[in-house]
Amino acid sequence: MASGAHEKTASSPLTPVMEDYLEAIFDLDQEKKVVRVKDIAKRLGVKMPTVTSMLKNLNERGLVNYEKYEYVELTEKGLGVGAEMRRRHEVLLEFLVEILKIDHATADGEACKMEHALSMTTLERFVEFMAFIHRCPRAGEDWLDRFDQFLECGHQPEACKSNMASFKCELSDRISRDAEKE
Amino acid sequence: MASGAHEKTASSPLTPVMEDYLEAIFDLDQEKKVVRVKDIAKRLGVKMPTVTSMLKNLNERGLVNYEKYEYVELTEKGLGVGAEMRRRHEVLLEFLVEILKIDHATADGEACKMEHALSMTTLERFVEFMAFIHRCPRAGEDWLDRFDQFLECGHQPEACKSNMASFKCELSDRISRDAEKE
DNA sequence: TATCTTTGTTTGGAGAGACTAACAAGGAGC
DNA sequence: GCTCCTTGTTAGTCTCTCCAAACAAAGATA
Repeated sequence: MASGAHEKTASSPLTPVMEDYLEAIFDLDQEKKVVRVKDIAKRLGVKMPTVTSMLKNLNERGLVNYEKYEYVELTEKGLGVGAEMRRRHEVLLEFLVEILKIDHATADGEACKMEHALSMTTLERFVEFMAFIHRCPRAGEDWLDRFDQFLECGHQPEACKSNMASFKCELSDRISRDAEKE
Repeated sequence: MASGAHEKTASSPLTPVMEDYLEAIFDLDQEKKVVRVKDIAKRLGVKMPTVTSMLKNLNERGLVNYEKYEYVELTEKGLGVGAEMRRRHEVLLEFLVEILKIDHATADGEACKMEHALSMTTLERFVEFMAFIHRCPRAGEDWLDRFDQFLECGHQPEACKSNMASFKCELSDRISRDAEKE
């Protein structure tokens, strides 16, 4: 133990990628009780050498305790970040699945990207929004059913599609390719 | 005109950064009628040499027409992407400002990151969601007022804050630093 | 103990996106 | 025409995240 004397590169803010690693480690720690390089690599869709070098980096920043060939542990600091990323992920996933009715797999991937884009305030606002929808008398569970119905019948999503034609060729490649990784 | 014979690197999907450049050029084109390297740089919070090299890249991909020292023009393809990014930006901004009541400046920055994270389906779902909120009899404008009230009085956001303590030191740096750029 | 397989590390390198410093064009003003 | 300032480009570098190839340790199995 003793998250001790290193903290060399405590400077410069964390990148989104670092946050992803910490979230992955946090998850694996709960699921498996020993965290292996191989498992981190698999979860993030990355090769093992990439993980090794990131672990060195996170170690220098005092976010994980990492010694060659040994199991990875989050420090207190790293655990704070990992847990927060997890929380963000869950909030956003819930919103995408329950409110917007996105399928779970897609929503999971998109939550993973959104979680780096939002400020604390906005994230909290999402939380409050979900609470409101579930708890407010006139906007409670039956409100969700109503939105369901709306999705199924009440509109024509044909407009705007000419605009999208050229865009789709360019963009949907990337989005689906990114999705495969997760 | 004639979006012609180049299209060298039409391969490999667009990166989020490229999408940002195309959106910026799209905007400037509407605002100013001549698009200058300097203005793109300013809008994206980047230096001019960075813009020059990206323009070469986008030119090879057939997304802009670009000749040294001359004004930048979007090709048809580039215009499609630019317009779509603009649309995404507006949809998300509207959601963040009108529903989640985020202040405009923050929302603008966050929309800019979110717009790369979402699939076409999810984006469309956001559009439908906004339409529902505005049009459905029982979830119309007064529903928004109700959420407003909810935000002001009905809950205690004190929980979860211990978790955030260590996280904030690490993370809020990056988020506010990123925000300064925009 | 010797060997084989799995796991992890090192090394070297690639590509995206950014920067600084130095140089080049284009337009004012005289 | 000749300076000067703004704008744009080139060249060289840096950091981040990733990879493949080669090597090294740990663990299983005979």
